[in-house]
Amino acid sequence: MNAPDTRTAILDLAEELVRSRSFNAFSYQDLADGIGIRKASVHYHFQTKEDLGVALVERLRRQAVAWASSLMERNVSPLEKLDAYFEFQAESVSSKGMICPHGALGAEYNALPERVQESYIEFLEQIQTWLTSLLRKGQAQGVFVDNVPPEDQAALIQSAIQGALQLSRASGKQQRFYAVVKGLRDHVLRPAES
Amino acid sequence: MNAPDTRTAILDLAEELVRSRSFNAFSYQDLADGIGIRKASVHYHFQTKEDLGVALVERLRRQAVAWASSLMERNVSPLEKLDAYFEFQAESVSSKGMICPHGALGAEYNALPERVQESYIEFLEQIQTWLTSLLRKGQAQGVFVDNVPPEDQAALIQSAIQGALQLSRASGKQQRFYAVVKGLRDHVLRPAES
DNA sequence: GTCTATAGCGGGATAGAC
DNA sequence: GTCTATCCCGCTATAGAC
Repeated sequence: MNAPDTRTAILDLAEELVRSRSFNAFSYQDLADGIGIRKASVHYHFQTKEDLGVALVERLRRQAVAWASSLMERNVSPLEKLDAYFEFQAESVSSKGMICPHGALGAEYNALPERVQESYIEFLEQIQTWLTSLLRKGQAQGVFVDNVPPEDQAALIQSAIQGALQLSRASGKQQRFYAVVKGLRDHVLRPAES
Repeated sequence: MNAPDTRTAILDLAEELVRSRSFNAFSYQDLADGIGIRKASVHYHFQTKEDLGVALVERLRRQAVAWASSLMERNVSPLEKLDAYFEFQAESVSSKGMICPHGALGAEYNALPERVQESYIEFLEQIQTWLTSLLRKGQAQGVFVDNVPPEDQAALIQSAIQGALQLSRASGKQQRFYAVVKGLRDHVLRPAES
């Protein structure tokens, strides 16, 4: 896991710092110290912080696509896929006070360099699109409630997950995150007919 | 509305900047420029940025309590009170790219000065407590679904509102916020018996 | 690809005059 | 209560040796 090459090590640490402290609250010095090199060497790999931000968000986007694609290939129900998404996000809860990347960047959106903003929007839309298609499938198969547009369900899920990670980190109450997941599950799950 | 005194003007502008750019992405220079005074004068009112942060969050907390109290005194249904809360948050959506204060501060929680973190937690808990008691009343009156602890409903609502403001700002799609509110409403509202 | 050294700026903060 | 002036620090970024 640890640093096949310096460039990757920088991106890994940058991701950790963004998710724990935010983009504007870490420095090249932090990266250099954490990796054991000098500031100037970090600039060799990413000339400006904007470049670094773009590279990071692009990587996040590609990883998300890859994760989602491999999940979609598995022959499991939409509900199991949704649960896999929840579990993926839940990993943040227990790790070093990190929140999800889109939550971290979303809150300081106006203070991000321009090109980072642009990459970020694409990243967001990709998650949104994937979630929507998953929910649509679930509706079509009759396991999810279908009196609501899947886009709207997706927006609720993404918003709540993002907010819940932030809330449970600050409050120190991890169960709040799980309570939210449970609520979201109930919300999309078609109630058993009686 | 505009500046009864300098101290208030500073707090007003600081709140706007926190909600649009985040706490660590504005400076005393920004405050001074926006108000038309000098940096040193800002330091006269709030010696350190930590002091300013604490004062701001304390004010937000008091305002939230006052707002909630006056709402609770009105003789309207729990649903109307919940809707009033949604409408209050919705004001952010249309104003200058601002998100709610707890969302802005929550995402950079680990990068906040210590005493600001502490004030922030109290602020959060107060909102949470108020929302919970409102939801409990709604359950007791039979207008909200009651197969879920009101604490959990409150966590979902607060998380989703906070996340939805961030999401709709970055995506530029205000309707995503309203879609989330609609979803939350459906989620707590007891379905009409058939 | 990593280093030392440094430029240049903006940040938070203080001293002391008015 | 606001000002000018200044300090010191950490930040992003670059030049140039190894």
